[in-house]
Amino acid sequence: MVRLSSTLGDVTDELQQIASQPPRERADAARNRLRVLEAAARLFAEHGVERVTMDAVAQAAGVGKGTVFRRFGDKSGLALALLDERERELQQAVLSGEPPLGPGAPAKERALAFLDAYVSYLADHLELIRLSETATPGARYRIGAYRFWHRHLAILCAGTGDPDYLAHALLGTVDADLATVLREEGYTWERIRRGVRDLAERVLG
Amino acid sequence: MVRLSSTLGDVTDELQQIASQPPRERADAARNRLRVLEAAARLFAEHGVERVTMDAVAQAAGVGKGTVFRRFGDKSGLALALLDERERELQQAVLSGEPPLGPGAPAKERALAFLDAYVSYLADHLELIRLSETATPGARYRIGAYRFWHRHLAILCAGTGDPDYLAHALLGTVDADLATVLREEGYTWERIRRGVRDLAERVLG
DNA sequence: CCCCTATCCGGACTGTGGTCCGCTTACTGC
DNA sequence: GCAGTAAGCGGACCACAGTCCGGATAGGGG
Repeated sequence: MVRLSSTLGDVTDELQQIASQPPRERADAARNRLRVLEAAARLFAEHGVERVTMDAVAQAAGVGKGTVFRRFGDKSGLALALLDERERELQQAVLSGEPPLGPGAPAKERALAFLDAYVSYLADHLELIRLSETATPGARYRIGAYRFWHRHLAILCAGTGDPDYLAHALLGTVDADLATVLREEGYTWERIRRGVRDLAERVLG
Repeated sequence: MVRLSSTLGDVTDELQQIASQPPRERADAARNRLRVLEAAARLFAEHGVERVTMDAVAQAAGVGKGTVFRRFGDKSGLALALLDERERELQQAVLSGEPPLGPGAPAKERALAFLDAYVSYLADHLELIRLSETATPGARYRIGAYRFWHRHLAILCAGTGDPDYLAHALLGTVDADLATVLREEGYTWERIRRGVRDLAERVLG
């Protein structure tokens, strides 16, 4: 829809847009959001991510189930919200941290450093990451964070075959579901870390 | 439980064991199994795998829901049963077919041929394979077929870093969920095929 | 031909993720 | 303060995967 020269309307719209960028969260909403996150974190830590139902989270938070779903969309959204902070840290480190993770190092070094950092992230939050990626088929690839990592790697792979595909394939090595199985089979995190690095080195070699 | 020298009993047991190796399937059971497979194949083709419920399959087959689940375990089991034939074909080709897929060719060639054949398999049955792999978290890695492919690749990777890990990582490039997303993003099967091959060549190089 | 039982059937039932909508309440402008 | 209203609430409700068990039956033994 294109509107022409309705000056007053345009100005009002613009001001509204600038003034209320995030349309402001109501106090009760903010309180409930925190309650839910807190309850979810506690229950997940206590009983393991898989064995906690959304009803249980809602009840523990003292809110209705509808509130949890309205706020977080679905179970993977809740996991994502809990991961948000750590995820931002990693993204920040990649965007403007020290080399080799941040800008400044050669592309291959940066890619290896990123994958290494990601393995650590995975090791620290495996259950939550897995939940966020496997709640629904294809969830992993729709998450904003995945797109971010993918773009980052694709840029670092520039000049190597099909960078877009390669970035997907490299991210495949740090799939939470695969990592879970490897751990169950007795792999140490160090073995996984070496495997990822070794493969990435060959691919980017 | 150990039984000593109750000769009659032992002989009877042995005979029973030998005579009825597969304890024989009752006629009604066989009929219903075929009905269910037929109905599932039709509905899946007609409406797409995702949009067909197990109730619908049961109803279309004219049997109760319990029958479907008793026979196939769960939804991914049903998908697996439908894939069974094609899967066996590929396994047979790998075990005793012509080189480079079958025995006789150099390990690297065989691995590349296998991945190439698998991409074709994926292209032909993407929806079903995806269903069999994503019905439940970790499903992919528990399927007998995955173990088979994994062992095959691991053996072919012998002498290259961590063969067991590498085999998992290579299979990650032909993950049905990833392939689905790539297709949605506009990748042709040829592009995926080239990407898989290129990566595998670098890794096994 | 009939009986006996291991096998199988089927649909009512459960648990869980996710939706919906009438009611409530926090904020806004007066 | 107060009224109007949009944002938010919450629990009843739905869909679907998967379970269970009382009843039916195929098929072998007599």
